[in-house]
Amino acid sequence: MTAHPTAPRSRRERPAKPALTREGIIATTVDLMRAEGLERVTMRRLAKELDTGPASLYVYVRSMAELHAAVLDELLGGVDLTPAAADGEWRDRLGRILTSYTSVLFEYPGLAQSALVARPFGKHYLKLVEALLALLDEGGLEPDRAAWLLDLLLQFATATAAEHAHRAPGDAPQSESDWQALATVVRDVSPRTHPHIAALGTRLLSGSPQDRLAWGFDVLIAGARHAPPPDVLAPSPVHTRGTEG
Amino acid sequence: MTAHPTAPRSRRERPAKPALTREGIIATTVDLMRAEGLERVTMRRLAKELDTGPASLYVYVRSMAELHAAVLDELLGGVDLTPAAADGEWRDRLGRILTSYTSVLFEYPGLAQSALVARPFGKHYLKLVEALLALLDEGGLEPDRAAWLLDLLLQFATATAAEHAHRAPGDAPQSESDWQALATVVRDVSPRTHPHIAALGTRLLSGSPQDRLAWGFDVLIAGARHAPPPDVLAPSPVHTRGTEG
DNA sequence: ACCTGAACACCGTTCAAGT
DNA sequence: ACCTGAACACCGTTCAAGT
Repeated sequence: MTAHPTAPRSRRERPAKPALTREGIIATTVDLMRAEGLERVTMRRLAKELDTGPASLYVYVRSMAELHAAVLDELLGGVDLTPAAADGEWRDRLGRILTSYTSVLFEYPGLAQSALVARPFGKHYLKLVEALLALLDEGGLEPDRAAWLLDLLLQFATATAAEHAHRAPGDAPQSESDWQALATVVRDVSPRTHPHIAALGTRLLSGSPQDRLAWGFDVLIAGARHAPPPDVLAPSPVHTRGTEG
Repeated sequence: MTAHPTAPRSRRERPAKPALTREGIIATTVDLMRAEGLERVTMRRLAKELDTGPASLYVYVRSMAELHAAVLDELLGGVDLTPAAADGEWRDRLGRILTSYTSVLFEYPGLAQSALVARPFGKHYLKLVEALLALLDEGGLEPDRAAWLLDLLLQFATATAAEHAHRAPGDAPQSESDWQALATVVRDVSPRTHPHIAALGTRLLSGSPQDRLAWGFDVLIAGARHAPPPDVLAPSPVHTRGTEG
């Protein structure tokens, strides 16, 4: 692909190609993703864009999953954290940050899906967590509740964004008909076998994603205060994590 | 899986191969998944197992995603719904059903990941929803709150299960080291730049998945009662759904 | 020592062609 | 009419070999 004998050396005025470095790979992924969607950014496609073979990428990133995590953290730089230090009620400012986080993820639901499996924990993620914890602290929430609530809030926002991953290349043609199908099922359910579903009917499906999201944050924040405290908090809880015992 | 009693010319004593029908395809997917994991069940692999070509499957299933949804609903038949009609406190019985749902999904986190994007809404899913709504009704929760809480509970359980999708063929080798890396990051964070993270330290990571899950259910149920009501509930809310307006 | 061509071992889905 | 072989258009990752 390089160096045709007859070609002049400045072959094309393409947008400046980043050097083959970790940063360049991440930047190119972001560009390609914005232009064509996450699902078009494959290792091979990325390599082509960088005028090399796919193997070369593995010098700088461990895997596709690791690249996704790095890209997500990059995007998280776009989350508006200014409400953390602004005036006003803490609850309101918390909501504004969480909404900003969610709207960033909404642009790339596939990335949200990755984030669910492999939490990023990069630079920007850490700043986001710090801002959220500061607000929960300001709200007077017990530290242990805040620690667990943090995960609940971020997981809820991330999962909500991930739900919108339909990998559609251009539009979302099945999303609408999916929802129509759901509405039909809910409407046509027998009141004899499913009385509670029938009674609620399409109220089960009511509300915009935004309303659902806002209510979810309300529920989590109110619930963290009113639910019994996290009851299994050993003094050194690091090693109590799950399946090994 | 039933033995064909006639068996005219038994060509090979293989485990009984289901006929090429929708049910047979789903059953074979479940078998293959249990034996080798979801990630090994590809359309090609499935076709091979059924002694045909991959194209033939598309006569019975629309796509891989649709097949996943069908298989998940099949698995949801294994959720224990008996607590719905049992004695005892509604809250406790609700928790038991939700835990059963989650543990079914925990066995196949990849399926949970699919479920997040494409809700199944098959026969068994509908029965699960009915059981949960019955208990929320028994608990005296307002219908509108119950409708929205239902989604929150199922989404939380599903997302929690999906988090454990690491597609590991045999073991989970990176999961443990991932967590170690996380612990290191949290421990090594600067108290100057990230005071709240530093103050909480590994308490951020405390608790087993089970404890987190149980607390999450507590938070959602308590929160649904204490949060302000869903405020955007038009009388006929079906058409108020989001992006079109 | 650092990088990469080529290969390995696959994918989901479609459609023209067979029976 | 119903089914499917073969093709289309790709994948992520590894490693022996080049520079």
